[in-house]
Amino acid sequence: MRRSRAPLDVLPAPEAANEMTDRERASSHPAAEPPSGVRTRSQLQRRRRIVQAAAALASRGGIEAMQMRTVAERAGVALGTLYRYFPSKMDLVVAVVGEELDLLERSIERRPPSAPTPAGKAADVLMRAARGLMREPELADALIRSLIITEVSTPFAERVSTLLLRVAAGLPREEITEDRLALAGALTAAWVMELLEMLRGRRTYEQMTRHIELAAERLFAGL
Amino acid sequence: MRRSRAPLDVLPAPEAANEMTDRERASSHPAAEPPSGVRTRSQLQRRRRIVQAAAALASRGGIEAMQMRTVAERAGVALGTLYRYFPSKMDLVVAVVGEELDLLERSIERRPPSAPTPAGKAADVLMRAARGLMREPELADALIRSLIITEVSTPFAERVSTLLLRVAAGLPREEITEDRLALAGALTAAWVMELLEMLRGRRTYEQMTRHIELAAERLFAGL
DNA sequence: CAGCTTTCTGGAACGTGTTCTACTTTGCTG
DNA sequence: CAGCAAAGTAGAACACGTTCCAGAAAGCTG
Repeated sequence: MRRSRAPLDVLPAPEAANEMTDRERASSHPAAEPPSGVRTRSQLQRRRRIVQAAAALASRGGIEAMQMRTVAERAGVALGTLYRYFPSKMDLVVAVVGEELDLLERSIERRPPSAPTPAGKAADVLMRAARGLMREPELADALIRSLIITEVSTPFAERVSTLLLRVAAGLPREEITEDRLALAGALTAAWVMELLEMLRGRRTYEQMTRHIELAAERLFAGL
Repeated sequence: MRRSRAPLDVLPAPEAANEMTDRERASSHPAAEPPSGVRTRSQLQRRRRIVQAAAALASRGGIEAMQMRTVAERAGVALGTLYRYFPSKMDLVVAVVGEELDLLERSIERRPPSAPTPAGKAADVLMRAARGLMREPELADALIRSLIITEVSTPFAERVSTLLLRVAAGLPREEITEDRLALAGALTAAWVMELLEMLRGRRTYEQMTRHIELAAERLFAGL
């Protein structure tokens, strides 16, 4: 019986750069809930230290190495505090993934895909992300599986799909229709599965590339 | 450190249709494949009781209700025995899913999809499966997530993909190429994700149907 | 049937995620 | 500054998957 409550924030939102700012009187509400923005600088730092420690641990030994006690210790906080920031291990994983995604988005911005067609661009983006993830296979595996499993709200797939539509198909946000999102979602889903297969050693990089290109060609044709 | 060893069988093989009816003396077929095949009648029954108990428990309360101790108790075996049959909870889940898949395959055989195009047929099959799974949402959710996560060998996606190619595209096994499998795999992946979204209440049945049809049309065009 | 091996059993024990408790520290706010 | 609630701390405790163990039961095999 562990529901995912978020006393501080926890959301994987790309609002990482959220410097502590204002704050309202504590009284205001009897324990409102999730939102409640970050409070002090030290809390921001604590949060950062935690996520950092978690990522570091996970990048060796995967998720099993990322034990809550160890993370707490390494981040220099008490176990209870860790749980105040991240009500479950999954929430922590989600936060780590969020940062990875930020990284990817920035990387894409810096160097947009060069392929001529939308399909080509999409495959390009996805395979670049795959390469990035494969640099830390343990972490990647753990993260992806965790994400799929979690009940914690994770706009992961949607974030990737939207990214694809924007950067590969060159669609401005307004032109992202449900149908298009569905197609991009299918491609994202295929990508995730292929990635998992590769991580499990059941796909070579070449196979995965081919499969993604094949699917992208069909799903992104005419976009 | 828990490796998945299978002392008896454990494979999600489609050999489920074993009615407890007649059971030839253990000898009959030397039960080839996995390590030591199933042995005696009582072992078969034990295995069946376990899977049954597991499925029953999981269909209420999902996977969390399917606790190893409870399963063991309910199946009338000792915990140690349960672990002899299924070296990990995941193996048990895989077995349960295997049975569900058998059910689906039989259902498809009984009443093949009627749509005219391969794409239509594929969507038909997938949505039928979805409806079936949605009858036990807790179970479905738990099973799917577990399957994706598991390291236990799970030809789940491949099984579904192959089924699609055979029944929707009418391809005999020999004509199932890697490229075709990749396309079917993409559709399967999209289906799985949509299913998860629906189970989480983030999709309506209608949305999912549309998305799957959309993806199927493109991925199965010209098959 | 005796002797051996394999399987089962009940139950203890271990590891790790999660929760709880009692206490201290921090950061206000009147 | 005194008071107070929120946030943090150390550490025990709990839950459940998993492992181990010693002994009983079941199956062979000679």
